[in-house]
Amino acid sequence: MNKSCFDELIEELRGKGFRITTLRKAIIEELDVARKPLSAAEIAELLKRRNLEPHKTSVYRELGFMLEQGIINKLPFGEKQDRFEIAAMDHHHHAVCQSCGEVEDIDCTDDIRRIEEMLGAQDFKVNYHLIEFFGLCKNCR
Amino acid sequence: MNKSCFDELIEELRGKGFRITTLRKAIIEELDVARKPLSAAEIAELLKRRNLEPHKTSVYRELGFMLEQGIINKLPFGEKQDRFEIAAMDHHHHAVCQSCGEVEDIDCTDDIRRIEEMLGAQDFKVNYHLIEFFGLCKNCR
DNA sequence: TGACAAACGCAACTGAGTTGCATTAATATT
DNA sequence: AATATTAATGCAACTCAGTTGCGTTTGTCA
Repeated sequence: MNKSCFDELIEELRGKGFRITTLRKAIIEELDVARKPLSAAEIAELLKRRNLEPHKTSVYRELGFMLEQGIINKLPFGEKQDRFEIAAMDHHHHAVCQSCGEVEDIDCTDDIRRIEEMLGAQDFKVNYHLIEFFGLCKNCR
Repeated sequence: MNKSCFDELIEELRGKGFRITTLRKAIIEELDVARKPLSAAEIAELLKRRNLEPHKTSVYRELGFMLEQGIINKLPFGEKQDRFEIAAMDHHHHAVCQSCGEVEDIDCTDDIRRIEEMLGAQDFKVNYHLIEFFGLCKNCR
């Protein structure tokens, strides 16, 4: 399993001169602990349990800031709400159930490496990729 | 290249007892001709050029109907708007240059089949996938 | 401790997509 | 061809995730 990236991320932000606020720390920590993509609403709910009740604007602005800084990714899962995950997290891909919304991690590192090698051979330098599978999980099919 | 699926889709719907309306025909035709995923707004715009001006509700309801019937897929590209493509279309994947915007088709069918077989073995039924690579093409790197 | 700007809260807004209901029109029946 | 049936449509009003402008608070550093 992956180890925490909380401390490094905080130091990275502090090093760049950004403030380490209660909200900022709490959101990074929730994403770090959850180890799966969270929606803004889910993050707000988790923060509530720590007696933090930030305005939704602040949550969205913080997520926007973290996206700019490249420390999280926005994942389009086809739900109404966007989901976010820490970018430094081992990059894995997902199988998303269109019925119940359950997200399973999948391991296709070798297959992706093969595709990226092929692109490399064609002189295309891959910076990142977007790879998600959608369908029905074993409980919903 | 792919050939048109317009006639089969119309016959499929007629056979199931659904009405073949002007709007229904026009939307299928636009998706068929476009050969790429279109948003509801783009579809509405294309319809306008044929002097059809359906209410947006009708466009969304028609797309919802086609999704139910399984003749189109909804693709979440992480934009605000959803995109739709004809399900029977065999779709390509792309390597998108972040500098010049050039889009190359890529062939990774075998690799994707391998991943989908693995998911199938885990009782996950894949309906569709989202696979795009972003980076720098040979001219821009 | 005080100054300063980053971060925050609030209210009002935006825009994609949805719902309820009355009307229209595609098909089946006569 | 005229009529009946009901799927499909249009409209108004709504929902809800996410955004914007602006005045206030608070983390950081001198």
